[in-house]
Amino acid sequence: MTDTLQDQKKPYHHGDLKHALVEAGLDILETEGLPGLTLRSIAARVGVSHTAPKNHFGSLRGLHTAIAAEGFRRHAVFMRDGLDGTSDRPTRLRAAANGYVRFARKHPALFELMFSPLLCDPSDAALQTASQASFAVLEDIADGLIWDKGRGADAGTKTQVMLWSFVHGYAKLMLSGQLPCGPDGSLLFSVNQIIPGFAYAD
Amino acid sequence: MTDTLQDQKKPYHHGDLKHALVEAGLDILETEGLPGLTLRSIAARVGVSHTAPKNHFGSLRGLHTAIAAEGFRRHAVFMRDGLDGTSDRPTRLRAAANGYVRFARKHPALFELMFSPLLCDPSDAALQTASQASFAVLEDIADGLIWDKGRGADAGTKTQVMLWSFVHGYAKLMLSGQLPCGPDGSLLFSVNQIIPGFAYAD
DNA sequence: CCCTTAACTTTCCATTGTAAATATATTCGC
DNA sequence: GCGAATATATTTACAATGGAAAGTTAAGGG
Repeated sequence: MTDTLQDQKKPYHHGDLKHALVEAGLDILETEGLPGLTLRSIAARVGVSHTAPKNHFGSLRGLHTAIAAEGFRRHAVFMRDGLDGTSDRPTRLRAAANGYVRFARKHPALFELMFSPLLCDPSDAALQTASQASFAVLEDIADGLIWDKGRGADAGTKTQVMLWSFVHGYAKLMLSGQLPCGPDGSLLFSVNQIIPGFAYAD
Repeated sequence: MTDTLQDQKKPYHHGDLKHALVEAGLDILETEGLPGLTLRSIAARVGVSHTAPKNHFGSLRGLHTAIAAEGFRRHAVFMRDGLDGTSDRPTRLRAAANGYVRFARKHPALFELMFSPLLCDPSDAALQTASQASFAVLEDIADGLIWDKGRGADAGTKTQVMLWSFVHGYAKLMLSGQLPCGPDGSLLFSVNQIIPGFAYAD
């Protein structure tokens, strides 16, 4: 509305600080990791005072939560990546699981933040939406998988829990360096080598 | 050696501060959780200055690491609990897996600390020993389990990774409240209900 | 045009972990 | 036993952090 004719627009005080702060936080996570993600460093990167974020996020926890929500959105993209154009279920399963782990390996600090209830607010609506959308990808993949002979009416949900738990645990243990490694330090088994143990009904 | 006849012994300055600090830390984790586990609060609980721990642990990180190591020892106890006197393998599997999850539920803050490379020092020898001893319980249980038709020479290790990942992921997702719950808030599936999907060869 | 409100800054403060210097008790050489 | 060396713990000081409070600037609405 108040757009002037000049391209060099500097809207109000900053523009949309809200978005810029989340971007800055994501950048910092990549370069300095979680310890570097302080209120002051995020604000400094954007060029505002360290109390500016309060107007938009309330507290550091609120900002953390917003960054984590964006993380879950990118997490879902990673999982969906490689799914397009493939209808073969085992292939889709491997692609999704691999995307889950690939994201954790590529963005370890962000992944850590996303699953830290102490840093984020699990009751935040936006975070829950993003988180559930991410898990929904795996949920879709798990449909039709066989686990525990598929007995019982809720066998499908049980299989989902099994698949989620495994992939998440694998990613977590990998990041904390507790999975068995070969002499060169590489992992003995990729998630892709273990996933085939799951079988589909058809 | 320098034991006097009186029972009211106050050895040197404190006694064994090292042990007392770890105990205090474990107590604080139970009552106040991870955020309450500060250098100053731990020291205050023991009744020493907040710089006293430095002599024994170097830094807060060192103290965190020692507390986590003790956590892994108790973790192993939880898993071994219920194993004694039972030779039935599926029963032993359920008992160990349930112990893993039961510990996480009963000591969530300690469990969180144990798997936080940012708070602990993963290269610490005592921590590694305790951690490996804990995982060795599951390793033993996993022996003979079938996964992925057992093909390949390292099928056993692959099964261990699968089992570890699943149990750990289940515990983690449970603590962050991301496992599916019923209307009353209780979990839909206990780890014991999922574990039977694993089968033994014999 | 003025008044209200949102966005942001400045200033201040309590809390935290750590370093340095100091004090005190234990241990060891003799 | 006795003094030096060492381990143990305290005091003091400091930089960094998140947050509260008050003030400043810009936008929007009557």
